Amino acid sequence: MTDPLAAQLAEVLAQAVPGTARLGLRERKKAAAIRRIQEVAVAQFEEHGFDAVTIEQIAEHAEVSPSSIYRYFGTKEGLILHDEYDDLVLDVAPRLFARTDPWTALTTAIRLMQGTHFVADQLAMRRMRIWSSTPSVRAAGFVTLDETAKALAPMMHAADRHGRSLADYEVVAAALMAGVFCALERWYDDGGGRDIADYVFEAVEVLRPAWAPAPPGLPRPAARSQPLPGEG
Amino acid sequence: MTDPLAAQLAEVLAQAVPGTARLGLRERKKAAAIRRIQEVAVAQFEEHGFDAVTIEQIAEHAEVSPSSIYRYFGTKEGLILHDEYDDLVLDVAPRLFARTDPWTALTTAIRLMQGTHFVADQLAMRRMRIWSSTPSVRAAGFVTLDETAKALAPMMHAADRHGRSLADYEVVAAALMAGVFCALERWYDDGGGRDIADYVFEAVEVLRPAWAPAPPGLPRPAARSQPLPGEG
DNA sequence: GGTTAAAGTGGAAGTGACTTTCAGGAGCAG
DNA sequence: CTGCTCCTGAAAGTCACTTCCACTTTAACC
Repeated sequence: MTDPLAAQLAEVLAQAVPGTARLGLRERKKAAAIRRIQEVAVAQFEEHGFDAVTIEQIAEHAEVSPSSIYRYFGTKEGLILHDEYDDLVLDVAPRLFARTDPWTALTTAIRLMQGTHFVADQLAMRRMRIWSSTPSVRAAGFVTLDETAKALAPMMHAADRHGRSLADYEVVAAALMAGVFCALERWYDDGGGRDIADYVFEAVEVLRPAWAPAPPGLPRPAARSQPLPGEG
Repeated sequence: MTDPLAAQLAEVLAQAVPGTARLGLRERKKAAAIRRIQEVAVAQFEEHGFDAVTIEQIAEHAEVSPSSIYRYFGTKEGLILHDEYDDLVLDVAPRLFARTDPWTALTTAIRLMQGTHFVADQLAMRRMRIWSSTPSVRAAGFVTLDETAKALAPMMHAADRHGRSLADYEVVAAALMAGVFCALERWYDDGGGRDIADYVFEAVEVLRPAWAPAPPGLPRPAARSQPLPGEG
């Protein structure tokens, strides 16, 4: 978090969503409605279970029409998967990958998310819990992971220094996203005690050999330097 | 395909499904209905598109009731994802992984599938095409890949010789399945000309360094020995 | 400040996947 | 042949999701 790029990006991330800059009344009301709906939905899902809650109930509690929910979120699963930071990350990621090697870019991104997004008791964490425990949300989530992998592959390929094909990076990106989700899931299974980013770091570390030799001068991530209990 | 284990397993695979051994009339009719329904469904999907075909239409063409389709396949996506070899593979896989190192087991399994299952113009190939091109089927397919990875991880961990944790193998297995699907997709995108198993071999090869060092004495897979056109 | 254009919201009607329940019929054992 | 079990088909119902239109609110322009 000490390098200038990370600091710059952290600044961008921090100011981006909460203030919603200066927008028209229309867009502010819309953004407020989206947040309100998602919060209501998560609360309802936590209380009664995903399948037992209907869109109509959520619409009623959030004081909007069912039509609006579908307009904003597309599907019921979208209520969990929608992330207000997504657009921002999609905007920032290419810059990150363009300036440093893929591995540093990835770990930097994870650390940034760790500071701003993956904060305990935040909505993101509650959503993640429902995500990994609800079959239909999992299914929809895999699609978004797949899309993310498809967006990631060309970025990694562009930053390639080993002469590998795009096809190779597609495999690597898909594997990476699968590993990341696997980490999130294990975080959930372990009860959410340890920091979620630790799990992600570990997963990325496992897959790194498939991808690039260990960069000699770079600082190693925190994950492997603090051995886990029960890990041989 | 020359080692005795592979030969033995190939034999098991070959005789397992087509004959359906000696079963009661009830079970044979059921199996026949399942095959008939799936064939009808695939044909209808190919002709009109997945979303444009209703379960009722399929039921009508296959001369069964819609109830039966849901009984057999669970969901509409199940009509594509259901595979009559699945139970068999689930039965054979543990034996395969128990006897050889994970990498040999995996490549052997792929070769066996290549000979019996992934044959052009066979139903499996047509299903794969619909699978990778239909969003809702893709979503459901990711869930089955995830389940497969979850079943694979303990097998690999049991055969582990590097002292790695189960958590590590969960990541590896998830990555592996993601890579395999990525390969299937690329096969589809490339028009299905080259052998599908080649793509799978390549993907597995990319991920192998994350998983185990190259075994010194083993024959290398066919994939890397025949370079691709347009690949640096 | 009033008028026009644009954008968004709510409501209603409809489709189809999926579930549950139940009655009747086909295979199986004695 | 007879009771028993298993399976299928039919029907009714729920709910996610779509489409379309009337209406309101916000923005832009004169």
